[in-house]
Amino acid sequence: MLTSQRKTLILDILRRDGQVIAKTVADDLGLSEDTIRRDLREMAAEKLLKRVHGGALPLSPELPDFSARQSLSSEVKRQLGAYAAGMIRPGQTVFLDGGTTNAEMARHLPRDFSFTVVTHSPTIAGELEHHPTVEVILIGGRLYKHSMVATGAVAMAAISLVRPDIFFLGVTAIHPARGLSTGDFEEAAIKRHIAQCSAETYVLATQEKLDAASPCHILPITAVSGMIVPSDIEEESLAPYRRAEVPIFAV
Amino acid sequence: MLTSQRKTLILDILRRDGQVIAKTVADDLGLSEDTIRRDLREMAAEKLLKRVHGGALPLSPELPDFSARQSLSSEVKRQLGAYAAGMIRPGQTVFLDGGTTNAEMARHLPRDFSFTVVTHSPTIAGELEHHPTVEVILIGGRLYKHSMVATGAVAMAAISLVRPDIFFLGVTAIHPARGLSTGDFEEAAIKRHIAQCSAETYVLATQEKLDAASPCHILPITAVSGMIVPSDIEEESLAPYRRAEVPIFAV
DNA sequence: CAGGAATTTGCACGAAAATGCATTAAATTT
DNA sequence: AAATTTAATGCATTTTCGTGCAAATTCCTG
Repeated sequence: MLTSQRKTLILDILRRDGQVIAKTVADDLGLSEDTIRRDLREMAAEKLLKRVHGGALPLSPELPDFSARQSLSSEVKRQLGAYAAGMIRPGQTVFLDGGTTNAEMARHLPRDFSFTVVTHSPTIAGELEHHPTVEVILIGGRLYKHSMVATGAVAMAAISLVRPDIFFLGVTAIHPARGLSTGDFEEAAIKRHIAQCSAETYVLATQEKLDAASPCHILPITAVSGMIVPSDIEEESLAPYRRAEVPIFAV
Repeated sequence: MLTSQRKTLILDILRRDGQVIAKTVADDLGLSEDTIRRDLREMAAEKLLKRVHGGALPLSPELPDFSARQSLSSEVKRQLGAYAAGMIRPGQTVFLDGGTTNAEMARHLPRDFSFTVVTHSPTIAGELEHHPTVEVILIGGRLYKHSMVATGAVAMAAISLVRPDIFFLGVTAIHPARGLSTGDFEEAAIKRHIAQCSAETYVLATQEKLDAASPCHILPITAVSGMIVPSDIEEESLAPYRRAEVPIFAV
């Protein structure tokens, strides 16, 4: 990646998120923080951004946009997404489910090596338009507009043709006994099928999804290779999952 | 390989990838980096590209990048899109190609009756997320990120399964003798295939696309059921198309 | 056709740029 | 106030750049 491209990317992130965290960018790009800090310093000298401790901010803080985005994707989801993105290894094929948490993950995918993303969500695919190294495989089918994912027989058949290394599953509810569930029957079937095609399945869950159940069962809790949850969840809530021997990654 | 050919190739790479790495090109062509660097230096002097450490970038940093183009989608495109959207009848199945003009069309689809949209563009699909009545069929495949459409054998096969009433074709160039063309070979093949599966094909064209030709041929001009063009184009420019007996809708 | 001029290409070498590491300083948190 | 995080500076290493130069090729001219 060329230096000037990196600086452009930093400006893009600044416009998109309303902030730049030096450490985050360095991790995403696989470069040292020194390099990013140097970039920020130079760009601050060029009056392209405002250098602050920890990163940088836009010169003229666009308050409405920033606050709007922050409410859309909470800081918690961003952290979960960034952590999950860090689990990807060069050359792997990962399946990204739809949903806001996975969209956040798509924004933090590593940019310093090549891998393949399979998704049945046009929204996720759209997030990856400017990603420099990822190859995107789009699963087609009848679009279920409520959650914006392709469904139906065509989608099932297309999914059967891939063998992802990791499936990042999005759900609406997780329960120790009742497993993973979601609101739509068709969607549940698709998710189950993706999990069956994938070597590993990880589920990202924010606090409010834990110990809840939705109408349509996807998989038992023991079917996942791991749960990625916020670190501020009390150990007590996690105990039932630990008893089920589900590896838990507290971020 | 002649020097001028090499320079043309460098410009091609620049258009295709949005960047040129001196070392990569030198390796690919089996030449020394010095030679490529010299080329880049000279082309920068001719204002054909922007020289940066490590290679070169397009002059206007965000060249015809898709999302950028989308933001400056002109009033003309909006009108073309709205008119084309008005051609849809209840119950029909229409295929929407990718591209900015069709994205504009997606924003103006009728909302007072039901119909089906088929598309291989996740961007178009995303536009339809909140549309109340449309049914969306997403065509999957390997995502060609430059223009954000699904391509490849999987996409071809999926397209074969639908029989759209109308295909709204997006192109980069239209020429009376050289027909419809676009910049990418794979894309051209996909577009051709969609047209062959569809009962009718309409092409939306702004002024600057007329009487131009791009590298990859899609279809002869006689293969379209109609052209939708801005009304302020002089009759003179349209004459060759009228002679080819292509119905013209001036909006 | 001969011979000189111009162009092209690769190589060498010093300069500049980019990057990471270590160390010290500053800021922030606890 | 101590501990942790983040910055800045200097330094070393690697990569890339530009220039001069020579060999090879092509072009031009008489």
